[in-house]
Amino acid sequence: MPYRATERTEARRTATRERIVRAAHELVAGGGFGAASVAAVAERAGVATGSVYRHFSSKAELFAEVFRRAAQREVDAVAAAPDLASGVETFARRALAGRRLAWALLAEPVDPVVEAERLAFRRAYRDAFRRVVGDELTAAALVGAIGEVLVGPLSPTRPDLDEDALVADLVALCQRLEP
Amino acid sequence: MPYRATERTEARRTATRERIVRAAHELVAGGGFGAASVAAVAERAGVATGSVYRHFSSKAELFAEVFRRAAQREVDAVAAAPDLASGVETFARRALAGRRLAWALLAEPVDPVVEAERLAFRRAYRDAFRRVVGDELTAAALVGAIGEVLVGPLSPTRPDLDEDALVADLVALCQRLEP
DNA sequence: TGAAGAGGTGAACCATGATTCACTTCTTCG
DNA sequence: CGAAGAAGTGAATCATGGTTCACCTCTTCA
Repeated sequence: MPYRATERTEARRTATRERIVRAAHELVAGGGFGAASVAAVAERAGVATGSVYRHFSSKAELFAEVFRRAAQREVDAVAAAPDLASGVETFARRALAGRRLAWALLAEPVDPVVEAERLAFRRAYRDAFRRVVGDELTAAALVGAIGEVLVGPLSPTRPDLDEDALVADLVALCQRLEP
Repeated sequence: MPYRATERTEARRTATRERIVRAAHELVAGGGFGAASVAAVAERAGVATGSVYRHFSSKAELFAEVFRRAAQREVDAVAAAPDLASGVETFARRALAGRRLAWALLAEPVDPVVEAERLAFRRAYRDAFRRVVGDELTAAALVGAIGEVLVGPLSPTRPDLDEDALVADLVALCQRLEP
């Protein structure tokens, strides 16, 4: 048997895969999913377009993974918050710090396969909030309310936006939702 | 001058245009924007694909108009409500009655040109709610909260859904948001 | 070294669906 | 009627961008 995968080979393979995922993530964070064609991802990762398909069976699968990872990071941050106020604040601050990414995760039109990830993502947020506020419907409303408030100021980037004031208002508003 | 547009001709032209818009609306209401190709619209309207382009310079423009009209109807209904509770109830009942259309208006991935109409649509809702609750941010949060709560139960159609209970809960929840 | 298996390449391919356009049909009115 | 101007037709065209694949290079190990 003249060939068998070795640790080093395996590591290299993983590294390339990782480079592709990271390149895709960066493109999404910079310009949303729309700016991330397979060709662009490959170029940024320093591989040929065809190579992307050595690691992912389709574009949708690649971006589903990108979405999943980015979303997980956000949800983890929110889930670690001890109470509603800090959860809302975490959500908002992170979204405002990476607006394009937030928009991509919350609202950008995407392929159905990726949309499925988004559903899971929102559900995860809901669950995180439900642990704090108890009620399912309230948790869903929180996710919607925060998203809408943030995506509004998000899309047409306003440099004159007072983030601290916005966050404070948003927290106050969300606290009113608590049953 | 051997030819000049006459009233009857004009009316016929308008009628055809109207048939096209209506056909497009029906397709959207039945299966979202995704189900509405130009060919499908033309067939349903009883004209050739090319004829669609005698009335609209592009698919996006046609669907922008379809969106605008449908959205206007929804916003008008909500804006006519005398107080927050009835506004929320109107919003919810109408969405639940035409789920596919509500999904298309609220959440379906669409072309950027149509997305612009959606922004205007949400702004219109915000304005309608602001007239009742006063605060801008609260109004935005209401739109987001209602949308999220409705699009959740919306997408995987649950036949066992108790609409009255859902609407009652949603109204109660939204009233907590009032400053 | 060399056979075998795996990763890498990128130009060609293909699917989808909007858009065009040469042509036909209808309307108007001198 | 018949010339002129519109509206209507639908098959052909085009644009986009994901996907494939024949070929190449690299790695492993007898």
